[in-house]
Amino acid sequence: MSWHGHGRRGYHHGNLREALIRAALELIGQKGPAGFTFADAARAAGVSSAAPYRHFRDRDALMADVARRGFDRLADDLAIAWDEGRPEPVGAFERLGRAYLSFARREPALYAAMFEAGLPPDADQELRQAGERAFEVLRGAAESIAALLPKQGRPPASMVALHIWSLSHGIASLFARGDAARRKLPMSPEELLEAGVLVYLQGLGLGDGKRRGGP
Amino acid sequence: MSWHGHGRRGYHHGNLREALIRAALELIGQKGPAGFTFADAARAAGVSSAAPYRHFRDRDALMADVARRGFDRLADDLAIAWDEGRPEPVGAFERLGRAYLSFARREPALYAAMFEAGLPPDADQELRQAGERAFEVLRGAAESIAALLPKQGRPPASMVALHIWSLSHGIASLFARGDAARRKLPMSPEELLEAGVLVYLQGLGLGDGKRRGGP
DNA sequence: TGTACATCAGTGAACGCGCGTTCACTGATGTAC
DNA sequence: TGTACATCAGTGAACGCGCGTTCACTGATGTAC
Repeated sequence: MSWHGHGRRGYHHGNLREALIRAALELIGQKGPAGFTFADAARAAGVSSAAPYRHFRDRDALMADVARRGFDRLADDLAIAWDEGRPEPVGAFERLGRAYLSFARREPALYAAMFEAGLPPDADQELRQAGERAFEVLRGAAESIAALLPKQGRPPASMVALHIWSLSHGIASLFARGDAARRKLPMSPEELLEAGVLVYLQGLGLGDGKRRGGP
Repeated sequence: MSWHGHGRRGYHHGNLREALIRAALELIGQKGPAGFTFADAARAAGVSSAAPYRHFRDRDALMADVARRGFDRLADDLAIAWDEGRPEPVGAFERLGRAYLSFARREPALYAAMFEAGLPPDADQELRQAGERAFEVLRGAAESIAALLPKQGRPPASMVALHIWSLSHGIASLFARGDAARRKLPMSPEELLEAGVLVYLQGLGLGDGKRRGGP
C-alpha cells in the first residue's frame, strides 16, 4: 500500500537510496565494514549492479552516509540520556556513558561504519558535522560536570569529554563489539565502564560518598 | 654476505617466511589491514603468487603471525617500561601507559594487525598466549598499584588493568592511529593519556599531591 | 670425497570468480499546455 | 482531460582486472653410505 514500501514496484525501485543504506547496514553487520562491496549492496537491494551509481559516487560515499546516520543517532541518544543534566549532573553523566556503550552494542554495524571503516572523519561536510554534533553533547555534559568543581584546578571540559569518550570507545571496541574479534571479559562491559567512570569522577573530586545519593 | 640476507639467492628465496611478514607489515602500514592481499605480499617479496602457500595456510594465518609478533613486542615494551615498579609503582605505572601509546604510534601496522584486522583473539594458540602475556604485564602492574591501597575497598587489580588498557586503546585508536581515520585533538595523545591516568589514580586514592614526588 | 637419492621450496600456467565501472538503452514519472 | 515531451531511475551486457587456489613441475639443498 505505502507508495515507498519495501518491495519493488516495477521498473523503478522507488526508494533505492534507503534500500541501499539498509542493505549496507545488514552486510556490515554480517561481514564487517571491510567485507562489504558495492555489488553486494545492489544485490541485496534486488537491483542491477549499475543502479547504485545513480545514488552514490562509490562505495565510500555510501559508507560515509551510513556513518553520518550513525553519528546523528548517537547524538540523539546521548542528548536524551544526558537530559540536560537532570536531575543532577553526576548521575546524568554516568547515564551518558552507559548510553554510549549501549549504542555501540545495539548498533554494531553503525558503530563499525563510524569507527572501523577507515573513513576520514571529515570525508565530507555532513559527516564531519554529524560527528561534531555528537561530541558536542558529550562536551556540554563535561562542561556541567567541570562547573561543579572549584574554579582553580578545574580541568578543561573538553579534556574530560575526551577521557570519557576514549574510555567508552576503548571498552566498546575491545569488549563489546559485534564480531569475532570481541575479547572476553570477567564482567560485563557496562560494569567495567561504570566502575571506570566512577573512579574517574572521584579523581576529579566528585566522589559522592554514598553513591548516587541524590544532590 | 649473510646467508639469509634480503635478496634472493637463486631459485630458493632462503628466508621467504620472514620476507612475507615484513611485506605484510609494509602493506598494512600503507593500505590498512583490509587492503592487503596474499598476492600483494608475494609480489612485494618478489616471489610467485603460489609461493606463500608453502609457509602460511592463508592470508589470515599470515595476519595472525604478524599480530602475534606485535603482542610479543608489546609485552616486551611494557615489561621494560614497568621495570617491576621501580623506583616506585605509581611513577612506573604512568610510564607503562606511555609505553603502550608509544608502541601504538611507533608501530601502527603491528597495532592494526593486532586490533583492527578482525582476527579472533584466540585465532590460534600462539596468538592467544602472546596476547595474554602482554595483558599479564599490565595486570601485574595493576596488582602492585592496588597493593598500595587499604585492603578494604581495594579494587580488583584486573579491573584496574582493564580500565587503563581501555583508556589507552581508546586514545590510540581514535587519536593516534597511522592512517586517514585519525581524529584531530587539541593536545597530544600523550598528554591526554597522562592526564587521564593521573585523574584515575587520584580516584583510586593515589593522589601524589605534588605529582611524582617520589615515595 | 663422491655419488645417489629424498626432501624441500620455489615456479609458472591455468582456472573460475566477483568486483568496479561504463555504456547505450528503456520504461516510468512528471509537467506544460 | 488529454497529449507531447523532458527527465529520471533503472537495465543488462560488456570490459578489464586482480585475487585465491591448484597443479605438475623443477632446481637447490641435505644426507646416507
